[in-house]
Amino acid sequence: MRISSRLTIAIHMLACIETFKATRKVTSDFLAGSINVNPVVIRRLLSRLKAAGIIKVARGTGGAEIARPLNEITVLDLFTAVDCVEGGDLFHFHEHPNPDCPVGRNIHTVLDGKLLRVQQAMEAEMQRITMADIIGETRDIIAAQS
Amino acid sequence: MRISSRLTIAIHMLACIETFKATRKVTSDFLAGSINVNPVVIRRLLSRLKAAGIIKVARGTGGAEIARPLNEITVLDLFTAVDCVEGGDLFHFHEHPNPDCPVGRNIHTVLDGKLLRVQQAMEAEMQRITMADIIGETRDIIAAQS
DNA sequence: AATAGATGTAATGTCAATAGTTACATCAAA
DNA sequence: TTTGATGTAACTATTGACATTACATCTATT
Repeated sequence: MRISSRLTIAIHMLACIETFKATRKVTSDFLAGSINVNPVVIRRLLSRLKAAGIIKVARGTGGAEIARPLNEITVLDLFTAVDCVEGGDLFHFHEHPNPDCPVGRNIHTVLDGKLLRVQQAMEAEMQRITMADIIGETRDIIAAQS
Repeated sequence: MRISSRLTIAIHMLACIETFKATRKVTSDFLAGSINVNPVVIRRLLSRLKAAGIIKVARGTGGAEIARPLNEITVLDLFTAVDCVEGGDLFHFHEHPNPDCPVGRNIHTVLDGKLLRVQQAMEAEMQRITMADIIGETRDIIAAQS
């Protein structure tokens, strides 16, 4: 299974919030229009990002804004905030290896650490990418197009 | 979504095939018993591993054996052989960003390379783990228990 | 040959997660 | 008080993983 598109949607959301903050109020409907998904999907993600302290959402009056400096928001922060892998484990281990088999009895012990290192390698690379990088590049490309 | 347990099952299968090759014929039913999944699940994975040139399966008479030196079979080989992520892409990108929005129009360009680097970091770590490592450690643990 | 014990694979069912959608309670500024 | 938002529950559809049954096919052995 691929990692949920919640991650790329969340990145897109932050890029929009920052890009349009000076020109308009960035509502869930506006974000839904840019990303092309249902507004409720956006609101569910706004909730999670708010709970993680990444954004602030104005109840009633509406509009979202980013709560931290862009270079202090990494892709890993978003990945964990929107809960892309259940229980935080990237790999789904088969649940019931046979304890009566010498291999089945020990396979977890042998593999768990190795799989964790794989996940950590992925997360370390995610941590190197900040929203400042992404939004900076986006701004440059948009400027070159206009 | 987590990565399919097909990966850990495939690793377990190879560990069993190697561990028991001297003492018994390793059939899909025997593997299913150690892993505790349905034999058909095992046979489907045997098919894929065979297609990848990792194992040989004796039709009719039965039994599986490993086709390459253990230190030339990496976890990455198994990951790709059993097709753990659809289309080879680890991340599911939202499908239809709005081309009329400057962010939606460019989000793919900005993100694709970065997401690929994350995936490559994960795969590089997978490539460092060989079945020789895994089976060696398993053998040591089993020996210490008996 | 016939048999026994395997593999190969199609067909079907169940379950869980994702995502779409409708509906509505709630909130805050004008 | 109205308006335009957010917050969230409820329901549905779709998809992938995995279980299971069934059966065709293969090959060593008798």
